Parts: sequence; C-alpha cells; structure tokens
Amino acid sequence: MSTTSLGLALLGLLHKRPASGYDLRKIFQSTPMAHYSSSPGAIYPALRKLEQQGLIAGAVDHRQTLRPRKTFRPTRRGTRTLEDWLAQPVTRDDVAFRLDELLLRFAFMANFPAAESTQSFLRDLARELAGYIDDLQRQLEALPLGPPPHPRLAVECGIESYRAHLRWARRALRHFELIETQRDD
Amino acid sequence: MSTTSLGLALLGLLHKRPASGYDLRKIFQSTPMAHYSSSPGAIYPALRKLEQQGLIAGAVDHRQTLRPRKTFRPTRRGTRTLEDWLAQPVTRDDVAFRLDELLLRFAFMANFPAAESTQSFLRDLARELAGYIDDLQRQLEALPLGPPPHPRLAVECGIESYRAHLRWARRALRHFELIETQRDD
DNA sequence: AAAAACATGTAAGCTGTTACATGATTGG
DNA sequence: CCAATCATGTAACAGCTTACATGTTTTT
Repeated sequence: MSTTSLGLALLGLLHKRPASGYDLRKIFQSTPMAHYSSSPGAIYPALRKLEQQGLIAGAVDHRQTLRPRKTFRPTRRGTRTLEDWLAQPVTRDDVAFRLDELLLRFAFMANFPAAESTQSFLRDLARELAGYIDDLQRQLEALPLGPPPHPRLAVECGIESYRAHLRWARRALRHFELIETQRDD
Repeated sequence: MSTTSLGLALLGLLHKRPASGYDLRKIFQSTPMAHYSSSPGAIYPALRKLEQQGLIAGAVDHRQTLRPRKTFRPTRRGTRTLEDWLAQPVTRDDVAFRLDELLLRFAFMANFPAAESTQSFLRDLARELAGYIDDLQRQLEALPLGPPPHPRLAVECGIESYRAHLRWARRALRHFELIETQRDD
C-alpha cells in the first residue's frame, strides 16, 4: 500500500510538471536527482503502481505521432499524499539514515510556497542534526585512541559532514526569515 | 558471482575478528556501521553465500552448549578478495553515489597496516572529490536564480557536504604523512 | 516455573538491476 | 534506405524487509 521513496520522487516531479516515463528517466539521469535509479525496470513499474493507487493519472497523446506518448500528472489524492509526505516530522532516523530523502523533500517544498512549512522543516532538521552530532561525538569518545587512527578518523568524517549540513540548515533558515521580514515591509 | 556491498562489509569485520552471525548483527546495530541492515534475513543468507563462494569458513563451537554456535572467519581467498576491494581505484561514481562505501573501505584499511595504500587512497579520494565539487558547482550555475530558492539551496547543501569531506581527506592525509616522517626519525 | 533475552534461522513478497525486445522517428 | 536514437516497455533474477518459527540460556 505505502508509497516508496522512488514513488514519492516521481510524484514530486510530476507535481512540478506533468511528464512521461521517458522524461522522468532523463531527469534522473541529468540532474542532481541522479541518486535515484533511471532504469526503465524501476520507473515504469513504479508509475503503473502509482496509477493503480490512484495517485497519478496518465493521458495518451495521439496528436501527430503514431506511437502514443503517455503523460502522467498527479490526481488530487496524489497531491495530498505528496503534501502529507512533505509535512512529516523530521526524525532522528531520517537524519541518520535518509538524509538524501530529507533534501529531496526540501527541494519539493519549492512547489508549495503557501506553507510556512519550509521554515519549520529547517528548524526541526537543525535540531535533529545537532542531536545526532552529539550522538556521534559520544561514539567517538568511546573509541580507543589507536593506533590505527582509521576508526576515529572515519567517525570524524561523518561528524564533519553532519556539521556542514547543520551550518547549511541554519543559513537556509536565516535566508527564509530574511525574505519574510522583507515581504512584511 | 560478485560480492555485494554487505558481503564486503561482513568480510571486513570478520577479518578484524572472527564472529558469528549474531555478533555481526550486534555490530551493525550498535556502531556507526548501522547504515548496513542488521536484519537476519539479510545477514544469514549473505554469510551462507560467502561460505559457498569459499570466501569465509564457518566452524561450529560445541563446547559447553547444546546449541551450536557457528563462528566464521575469512579464508585466504576471502582475505585476497578484501584486499582487492580495498585496492580498487577511487572513481567519480564512487564519490557521487557510494561515498559511504568509500568510508567503509578506509576504515577497513586499519587492519592492513603494511600497505601505504591508505595514503594513495586519500590522495585519489581528494582528487575525485574536488572534481565532483566542480561538477556540482557547474550544475548550480546552470540553475535559475529563482525564486523559489529551494533548488539552489539543495545543491549548495550537497556542495558543502562534499567540501567537508574534501577538507577531512586532506587533513587525514597530512596526519598519515606526519606519522610517516616521525617513524623515519 | 515463567518471562525475557539470546541465537539462529526461514518464507513471502516487494523493489530494483540487468538485459533484452519492439516499434517510431530522425539524420546522413 | 540504413543506422542511430527515441520511447516504451518486459522477463529473469538478486537482494532486502517484514514477519514468523524454533530452540536455548539467563533472569526474576
């Protein structure tokens, strides 16, 4: 029943712009979204499943071409599913295991400008990132001082990557807060 | 035929210390290696496959307990497979899609102190990270200036994360170079 | 003695990969 | 017209998740 990560990615793209399976594959190949598979064996079945769930609807283009070209767009239920996903709380597990998916959610919020959800998302994200960094720091302290230095260095790499994400989240939050005060003028 | 990512992770852990399936699951649950699944349905079949490939060998402990406890350790072929993996060149694709796996490789190099491979690994890693950051920068420049700012911010998040990795790799490299000169004294 | 945790596994089902198939359109 | 590329898929298979099964040791 539930919608997979790939399904939500497809739903988000289709909400921005209706597209065919081939269009979507090209997007996955050519943009930073390349982390999702562009293989036909993944995308076409995922589209069919979304259609069966009533989250997207396909319309066939007959104009000017013999070969039909099927263009998909989200149904109202699909849009609601997408909004629900974007509004999910940010958990520690999301931060630890699905950071990419969180960034994807953030990117898709661009198409729902009404909500102030972007700011609360970034606040929650910053809070969970800070908490997870503390966890990692504690794991680091528990490690032997070596040699070899590799285990400590590997954990330090993770910590620094998460710190970079935290700095980014705080900067992005300031950016949106600034925009808001400007708009109030 | 080929060995999966999980298989290599298991092989690396068993090279450090022979262990049973349950031991390995606990490691995956309790350490920064938690990104790999700790589900029995993943680990036990993976161990059996490694055994069938002749990369690990299981020995049954009968002492003091009715229920046998099967402890695995790598065979010579398994150790060679592990070494081959650690010695693989670092590619752009590794950096873009399998950064976690690269970090795992780095961590396992702790158990092969003979090789100076750690340093060449870090040099290659830094080079590929720098190249990939350039790619992302170009993708960023190709994006519209918005609003909404989300797409650009998302790409910037990726860039900053990769920059953090690059700084780490350079620092780690200096660390090993320093150790080497100290040892030469 | 009962409950909890230890330890090892299996089965069903889903997702994604790789490789292939098929016809349509476009460029030389 | 032939080749390449566009566009849409299918089939076989591998791997993982979830849920369950089973017996053992330890704790209460």
